[in-house]
Amino acid sequence: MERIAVIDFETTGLSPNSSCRATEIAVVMLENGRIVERYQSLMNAGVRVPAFIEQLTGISNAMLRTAPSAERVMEEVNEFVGCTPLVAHNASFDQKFWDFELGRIKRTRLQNFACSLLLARRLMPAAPNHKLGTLTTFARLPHTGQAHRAMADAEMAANLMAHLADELRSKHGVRELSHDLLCKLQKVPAAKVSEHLQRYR
DNA sequence: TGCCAGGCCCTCTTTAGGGCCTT
Repeated sequence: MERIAVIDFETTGLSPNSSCRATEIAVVMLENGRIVERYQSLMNAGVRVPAFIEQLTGISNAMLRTAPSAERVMEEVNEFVGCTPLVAHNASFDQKFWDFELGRIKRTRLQNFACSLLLARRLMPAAPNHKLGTLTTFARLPHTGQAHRAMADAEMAANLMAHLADELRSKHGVRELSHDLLCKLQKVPAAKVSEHLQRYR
């Protein structure tokens, strides 16, 4: 599969607006199942981190006071990602924040997002649930650090993505794996996944 | 004042409701 960028945001809430913004971003570049490059930064968007979120992520208001501005970080990470296809766990969440934070620096996303949550629901139906941590344990993938920090979660999602790619090759006989295939597969009804994948054998 | 995410996915469904998943 071509190089893909696996992304994870920490934020102050669930949906971006004037008081709900990103606090940290991490991106890892995955090539042939291996992480080959990393970008990670806290980002100061000038909003207050609620106590609940400080507790959840460990990212405090004090930490963000000395962090680079959200604008500067987004310029850097947008340069780092370029037009590399994107992946995230529950991508609809990260896509909202990626598009919102990019929009604030007058940039537009050029590539699609694939979603490891939607793919795992189709390819790992026996998992107890499809939370990132549960899937990591279920598939016996390495622990990557403190959950709910951007780099640990991005690495977990990248390891999961590599595992899903292995499953597609070994269990479904897919020969040519591409980001485009993943984007199509994540929309196929679960019951029709095997039938859909026959065209890629 | 009152609002307070939203797309996916299952089912006791489709003229709907509610759990899952992300912070």
